[in-house]
Amino acid sequence: MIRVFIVDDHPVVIEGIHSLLMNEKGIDWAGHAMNAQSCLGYFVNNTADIVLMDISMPGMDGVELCAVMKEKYPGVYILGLSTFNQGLYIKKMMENGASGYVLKNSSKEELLKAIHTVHSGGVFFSGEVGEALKEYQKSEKSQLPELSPREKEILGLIAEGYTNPQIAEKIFLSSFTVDSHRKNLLAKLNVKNTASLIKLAVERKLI
Amino acid sequence: MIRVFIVDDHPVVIEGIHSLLMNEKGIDWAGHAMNAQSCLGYFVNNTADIVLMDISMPGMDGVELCAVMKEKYPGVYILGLSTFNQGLYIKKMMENGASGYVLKNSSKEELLKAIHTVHSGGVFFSGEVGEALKEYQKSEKSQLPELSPREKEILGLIAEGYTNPQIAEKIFLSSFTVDSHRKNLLAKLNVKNTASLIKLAVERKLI
DNA sequence: AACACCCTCACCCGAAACAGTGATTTTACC
DNA sequence: GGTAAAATCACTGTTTCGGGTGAGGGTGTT
Repeated sequence: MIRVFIVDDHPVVIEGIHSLLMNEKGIDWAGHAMNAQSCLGYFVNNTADIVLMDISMPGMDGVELCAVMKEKYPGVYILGLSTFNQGLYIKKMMENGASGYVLKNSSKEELLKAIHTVHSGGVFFSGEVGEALKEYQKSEKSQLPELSPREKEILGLIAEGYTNPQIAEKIFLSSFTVDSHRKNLLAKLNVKNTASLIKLAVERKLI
Repeated sequence: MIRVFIVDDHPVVIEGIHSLLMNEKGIDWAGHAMNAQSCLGYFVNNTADIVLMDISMPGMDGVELCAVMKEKYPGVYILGLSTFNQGLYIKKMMENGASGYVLKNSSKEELLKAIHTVHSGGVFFSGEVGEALKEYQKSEKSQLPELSPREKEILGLIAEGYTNPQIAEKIFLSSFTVDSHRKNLLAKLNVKNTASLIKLAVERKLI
């Protein structure tokens, strides 16, 4: 039996999912909470295998609650739950330890698939959510200006900790030239110094 | 019908998976390749919905092939395939656009689940692989020395592009002090300069 | 009391980064 | 063949970084 707990501030959603799952074999309805506090309260004396967690709630939101839950009860799998298709929040929840994400308008079949996948240690995204994630990552990248091959190469070397003279020696250039490329990188990516340059580059996977 | 193609340099594996899938309804056996080159050759004139891809192959390995395939045929979903449970490679394949990862000793059911999940745009990990990924990320973090609260704070400000004097003004310290913390960060994390410091910090999610 | 850390501040000095400006050559494309 | 972008090199400054070293106060632990 997989014990499922749900946290959502919308009674309609709780009822809807409850009625979807109540007669399902292998699924045990552990209970529900309507905010982060009562969810944490429940887990003091009880437990569950999977928590379906709304992303937007009054007070502490899903992203934070997810982090707290995973910190206290790492064995509990968390499935994000949302009406919207927000790549940014999905990403944040995944970084905070969620095991996947389903839309509230998912079919019964999809919901069950998500629960079983996550329960067996897997990761699940609703199809459309997967798309949203990709879209999000794409738009993130496409806002950046194109870097020339040489610039990318030098950016990589800077990130590895080489100085201008070292890079110059490594790829047979004048250190003046390397410095020019470096300045162009700062200008193109609109950052002030090496620190923010590398931060941007790693986050956007330019290197 | 989901057209499945497999790339693996072990004939036994190809045969094994073929016999598992050959009589499965909804699955169409597109063919196989035993190295990266012939896989790319196949896709010049043919296509498939899902490619099961071995990670370790002579010549170009799965990680590289995955990147090339996703570049040329972004619509083709790629499922990593391995006998081992190597978090590092799993991570790399995911970064290169794979949609999931299954172990070669997976049951027929798990394999089918993986194929269907991925085909509908989802992400799938074999249970044990999911664990390996978590283990890997955990061990990655635990190897790092602990940073003091002050050091973390200053690390964050450096990453945002502030200089020592700016940080000093911002948090009411002497710029000498900020510089001390900065030097301690370099020493503790064993990096040579700001560039590699920030790269490490972002990659390991210290900020 | 001794010890280990953290946080704070200070100075010297050489190396590196950053700003500004300008120039020539190579390459690719129309 | 013109033109745009990339790549190359050069010089002059100022600022920041990074290595080394040392010191004093606070806190918590053994």
